[in-house]
Amino acid sequence: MAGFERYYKILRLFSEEKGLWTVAEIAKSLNKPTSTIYRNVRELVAAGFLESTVGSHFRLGSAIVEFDRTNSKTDPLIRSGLDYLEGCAAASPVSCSIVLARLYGNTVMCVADARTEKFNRVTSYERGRPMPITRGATSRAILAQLRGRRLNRVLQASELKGDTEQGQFITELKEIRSSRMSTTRGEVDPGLIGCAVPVTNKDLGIEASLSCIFVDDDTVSKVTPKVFANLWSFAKLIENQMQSVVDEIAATTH
Amino acid sequence: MAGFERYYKILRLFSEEKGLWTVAEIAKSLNKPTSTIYRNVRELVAAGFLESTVGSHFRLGSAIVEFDRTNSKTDPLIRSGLDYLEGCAAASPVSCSIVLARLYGNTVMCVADARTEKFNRVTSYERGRPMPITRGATSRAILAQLRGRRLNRVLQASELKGDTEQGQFITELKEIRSSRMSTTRGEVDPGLIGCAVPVTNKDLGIEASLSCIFVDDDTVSKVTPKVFANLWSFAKLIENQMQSVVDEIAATTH
DNA sequence: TTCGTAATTATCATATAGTGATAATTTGGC
DNA sequence: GCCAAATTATCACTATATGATAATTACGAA
Repeated sequence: MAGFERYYKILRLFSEEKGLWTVAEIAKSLNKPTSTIYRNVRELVAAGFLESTVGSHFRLGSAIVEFDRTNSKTDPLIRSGLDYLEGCAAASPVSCSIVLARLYGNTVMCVADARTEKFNRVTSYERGRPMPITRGATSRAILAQLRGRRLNRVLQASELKGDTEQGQFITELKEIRSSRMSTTRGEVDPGLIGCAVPVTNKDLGIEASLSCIFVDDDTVSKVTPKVFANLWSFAKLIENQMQSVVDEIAATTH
Repeated sequence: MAGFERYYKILRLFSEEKGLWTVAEIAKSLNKPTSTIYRNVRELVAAGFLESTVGSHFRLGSAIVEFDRTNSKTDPLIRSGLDYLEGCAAASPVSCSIVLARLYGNTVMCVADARTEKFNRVTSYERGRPMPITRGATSRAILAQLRGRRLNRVLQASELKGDTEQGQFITELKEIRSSRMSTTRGEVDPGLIGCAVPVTNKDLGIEASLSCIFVDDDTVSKVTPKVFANLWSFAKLIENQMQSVVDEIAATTH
């Protein structure tokens, strides 16, 4: 184990399911002596990435909250989301959750969201939660923007095994690409519909999507066109704002 | 430079003011050769803590968002905040921002917040933003819980120089400690009042405060008692929920 | 409070892995 | 398809992480 990886592997152990670890547990899990782990944990505590707590346990530290703020203030996609998502939810023709998600490694992750006041369903696309890339409108609207070896790499890492299955999926993606819209019913959360449109900025290397998630009832066929109209208009706003960031950078560099 | 520190120093360069860095800039800032920084940056990119973007710049990466979610799901204080802060704002007798803040090194940092719908003032206590520890009701309600060398260490690092100044401040803190309430007017943000009450859990080593920040007008003297009543009742709820976490841990350990 | 166990830190010889100057390669803008 | 800048690879040299062990500290139970 070397470099940043050794710290990263420790941090990665802390999860929603198991948020508390003792040094002994970490050492056992990583096959390392406790003396080494003590040293590494101490460094992470000093930096605020870990904190010690009751019963000689450790948990994630508040430095993460601080970095999350800096990231939210400086990431063009998140900034756009914070500026527009409330408005997008307010303008939505249906009570819903609005999700701004992006490609994150071989997963898709929501980085900003908003919901109408009345919408109280639990949804899988929570901010910061990596989701499988082949399921749901949110993910497909992102995947549809990828091509060539980039797409292949992601698909290889996915749950889609076999060329036939992947071939059929790629055909679906092409349709999404040309229509700029993706819809799935109950594929991620039962009883919920997802509608998503792509959000891109080539210069920034951002492949993202803007989604509207709402309850699947008999008004769906009537409301869906309005949902997409709303998503398209806000996707455009978000893309424009991201482009203005690119222009700023270009101005600073010269 | 050694251990986690070398990565930490790189990450720390990324701020709200300067969120984009080239390898050359980092190398210059840290007095290191570019070849070394390239290697370190590559590791951070591989882990998702940094991302490359336009113009050979780098910015903070989305792994931070993922860790922030895990932290929010597992930190007892933040969890309590997410569960109760909306309700606290809704029950507030005045349009306001509700802030749950904690001690973070030698600073105070908001880790969760909520605001009433109409309250649209910009406030300094944003989630994830470290604030100086000697100013504002939010900070003082936390400081008032500290004693002995713990308090001294924090005060030494503060802007309060000189024993007289510190002595006077400590007297103030004692009053806050006994009354369990702290109020400041315009000390952090002009035209705004802050009311704060302590939130503690000894077992978890958490020193925090719950604050209500609202506009300073001529209704203040009438509304303040109700503000504190509201804060105290929710502080109690939050403390109870944190204690239940301690009990859970104790149950698991035995 | 004292005791005793577990948790944490310190020590140090050894081996490993980071360093940095340089060269090779890739990338991206005219 | 060219050139300059960005990025990666190479490698001898050290600095530093490692891990077994010992020393210290913290903490819960009598």
